[in-house]
Amino acid sequence: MARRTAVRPTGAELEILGVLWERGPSTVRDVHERLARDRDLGYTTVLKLLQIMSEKGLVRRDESQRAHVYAARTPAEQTQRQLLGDLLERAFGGSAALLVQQALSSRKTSPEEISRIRAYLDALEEEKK
Amino acid sequence: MARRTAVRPTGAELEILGVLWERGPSTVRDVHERLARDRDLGYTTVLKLLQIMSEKGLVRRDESQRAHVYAARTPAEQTQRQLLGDLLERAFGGSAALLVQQALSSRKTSPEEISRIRAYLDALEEEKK
DNA sequence: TTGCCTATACGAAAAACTTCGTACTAACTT
DNA sequence: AAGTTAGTACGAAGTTTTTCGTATAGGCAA
Repeated sequence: MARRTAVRPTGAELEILGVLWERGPSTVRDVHERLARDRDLGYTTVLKLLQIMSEKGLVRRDESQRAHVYAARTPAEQTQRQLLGDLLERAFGGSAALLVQQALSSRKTSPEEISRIRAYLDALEEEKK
Repeated sequence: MARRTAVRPTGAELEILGVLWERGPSTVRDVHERLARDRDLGYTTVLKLLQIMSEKGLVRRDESQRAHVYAARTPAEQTQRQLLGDLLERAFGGSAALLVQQALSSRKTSPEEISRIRAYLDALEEEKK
């Protein structure tokens, strides 16, 4: 029986998922090295977190090698959508337009990004027809 | 001395802010009634949270009435931008276009919303000139 | 004035999240 | 074979967040 509500990664877990999405399947060492570049963090902390994430089903673990290899179980896009959906509900009262507007105003968006977004809107409307 | 990093509302706090943004200044009872519609939650839990938020500076408290009246201290837009900025960094590697795209694909977006977004893009580009 | 209703205050338990130390083990090295 | 290195397992402390029970007190109605 599948879980009713998807497992939401916590902050630290999301950080780790970020590394896995970026690097692909990685060992604890890989992940630790990457994160330790930015902040102070013990090796076993990362290990423990990955073990927990494995239990929760956030990552898949390949134990065939001595150093286990972990991989994100769900693609970045899916998790991103989920987190956004959460935020949309919790902070934007469900209005996607409002969210998008805030997202765009919060930082200088390059012309390239703007046209990419336009293209996407076109595609969306096309689809609707 | 102002705080270096803005106070980020936690999950439950955000939920309360949502109510305050929607309803405007409210009593504990008001907030509790609204939240209890969706989930099981004690009255004193909301009270305590509001007291904490008051200490943190997330809400302003008017004690002139017997039932204190709480109001969000920062407008929705500002907090929304902050949370989005966080999410952008933490889950989207900083790409606003990607975030927007995911936001739009996560749910059916009405034609009205789409045109509102287009209008906003236009305004953005106009501004750039 | 007595009692009830509706508030706030506050401590503290409970739950969730983060962090790390220590123990143990397999695999190399010498 | 013994020592060293690089890994996992796991308990548990530390922290933050969430939740609520109990104590009090003001205001109002009988």
